[in-house]
Amino acid sequence: MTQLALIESARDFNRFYTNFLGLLNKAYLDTPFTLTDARVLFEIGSHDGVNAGLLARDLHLDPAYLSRILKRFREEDFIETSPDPTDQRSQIITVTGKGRAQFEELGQRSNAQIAARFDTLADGEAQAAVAAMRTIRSILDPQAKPAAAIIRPHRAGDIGWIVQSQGRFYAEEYGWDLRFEGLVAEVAGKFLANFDPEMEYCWIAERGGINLGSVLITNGGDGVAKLRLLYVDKAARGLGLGRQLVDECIAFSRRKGYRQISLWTNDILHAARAIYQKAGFRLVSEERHRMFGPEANGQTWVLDL
Amino acid sequence: MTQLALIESARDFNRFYTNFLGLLNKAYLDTPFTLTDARVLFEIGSHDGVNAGLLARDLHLDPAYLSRILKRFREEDFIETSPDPTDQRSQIITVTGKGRAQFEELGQRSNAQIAARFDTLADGEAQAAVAAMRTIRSILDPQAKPAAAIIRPHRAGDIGWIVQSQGRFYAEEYGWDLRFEGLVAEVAGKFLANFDPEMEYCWIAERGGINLGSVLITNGGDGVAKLRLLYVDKAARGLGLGRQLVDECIAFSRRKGYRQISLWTNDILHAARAIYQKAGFRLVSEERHRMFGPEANGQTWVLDL
DNA sequence: CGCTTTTAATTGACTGAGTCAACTAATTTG
DNA sequence: CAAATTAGTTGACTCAGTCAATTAAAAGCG
Repeated sequence: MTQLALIESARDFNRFYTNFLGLLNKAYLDTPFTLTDARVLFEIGSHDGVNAGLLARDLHLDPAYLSRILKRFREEDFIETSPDPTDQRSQIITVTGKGRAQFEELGQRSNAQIAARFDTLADGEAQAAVAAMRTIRSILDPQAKPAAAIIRPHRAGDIGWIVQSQGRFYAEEYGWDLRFEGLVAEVAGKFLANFDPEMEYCWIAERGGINLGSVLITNGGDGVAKLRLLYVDKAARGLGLGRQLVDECIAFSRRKGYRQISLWTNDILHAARAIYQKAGFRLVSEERHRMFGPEANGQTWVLDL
Repeated sequence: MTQLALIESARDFNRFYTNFLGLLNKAYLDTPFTLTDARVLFEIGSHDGVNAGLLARDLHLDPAYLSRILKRFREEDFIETSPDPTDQRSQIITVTGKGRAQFEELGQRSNAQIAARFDTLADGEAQAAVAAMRTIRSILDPQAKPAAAIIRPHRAGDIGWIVQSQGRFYAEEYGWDLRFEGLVAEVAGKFLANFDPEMEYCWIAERGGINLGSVLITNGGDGVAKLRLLYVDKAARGLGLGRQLVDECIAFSRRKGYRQISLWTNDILHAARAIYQKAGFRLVSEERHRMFGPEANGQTWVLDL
């Protein structure tokens, strides 16, 4: 559950933007089009050759309603429809010259409306607003998420991110208290303070500048590599990132001549456990503890390299 | 005239967000309210005592239409109206208990809707989206009263946030290496691990669910409180948050019977230095160091309570 | 293959959200 | 103090949007 203050902020913005869009959409007032008409015409104009079903789904319109709009457009000679040769039920929609003219006219109007608003802004403000819009879109639009997750070494801020995300996650999910976050911070802090680039490493999984996961290898001495702080954000589960991170650890440890990897985890973390098992780790010891409030089952796993 | 590409991007976002809001507003589907009803009820609920004219202007509604909505609300016993004593034409609108219950119910629904969407996002993504929303709003909404920043005690994730934001900031701004972030993590980790709620405290400055600043007081022994990790995010400088955080520290330390506050900082941090000076701290020692890469001037300041 | 089920698009039959103009009553203007 | 303006209400209407039923093609299935 996301924190309430964030949600309230988002709602607040939505109210504001509902209003704002309402104003912008007055642009259609002195045209023969409603907002919905305009949306449909725009969608057809920019994706020539769509069919009605797709249109209805994309714009979340009632098929019956859409059908009537299209009928009107056909009568007005804005569009033409022809049955899809591969599916005779489906109609392929194309814009006529007249329709395209209308489409462009609407675009002009819409642009003018926004330009008028933007022209009242200081230099750079419009840029900043549009950049922010892109940010929102890339996050909220499921179709606009082509950015692939990458795995890279840590840099400034990443260790803090690890502390923050783990601290928050275990508190929310398992009710662990802040001592856990404290432990993570100490472990992570020591890692940085005594960082030995020859024998230690930190991997961060990231997508579009947003961190999604992490893991690190520290030198436990005696030829033992310690795998620590494996974490994958809830938004990125099921992409195989956890597995990839662990694989990086194993490959690195082999390369560096460690003879064993050891790790400490808790039995409630089923997904992590599955990854370790699959990678060949074996459970060597287990003990109940209440280090962070609720009772938990600490486990030590090792992998001989 | 703003450049076309910017405008097109904004339009693109508007189309996307029109769609997005359309989906969110399905939340009202199984209530007796339309979106407009909900907007009106919300506006009344959060600005008790408005009049119809103001409402119509703020929400850009037809006065006739609004009048009918209000009539219905009056009949349903959600609101009461009484003539404004200073202008007998005008009606002052107040919510009844029943109305307030509805208002809160709608709020819940709306929150749940957004929470559901946010729960599919990475932690940082939701934050980034809301931050971007705030950016847009502050630019496009002329009367955007930026949500007030609050100062609150720390909770899960906050200590990690401190590490992250300081680590990133000092690296970007002053080129300090990761040992600095390591030090912060260790300090912060120890604070949590050995937290003494009687004599220690952490303050977080937050606005709309987004952290903006922090400071903590740890027990240095011998009646000395240590002020550590004062930080205010770039986005919130100049609001007096730094001063407020330090004031909290001083008041807390007095209350708890400390005889002195001591802190360690670096001379390049001019804004912080000004705050300390103004609060009555005095510089007691200074030494050059290269703890984090570039040469820097460490300073110790104390305040006798 | 034939039978049922699903899917694309359309049509019939409504309804109620939102608009526009006219009106009352209080207030402001000149 | 008459004329103009403003706050709010009511009458009359329309058309955007909904829901259920229908047709026809395609897909699923034993």
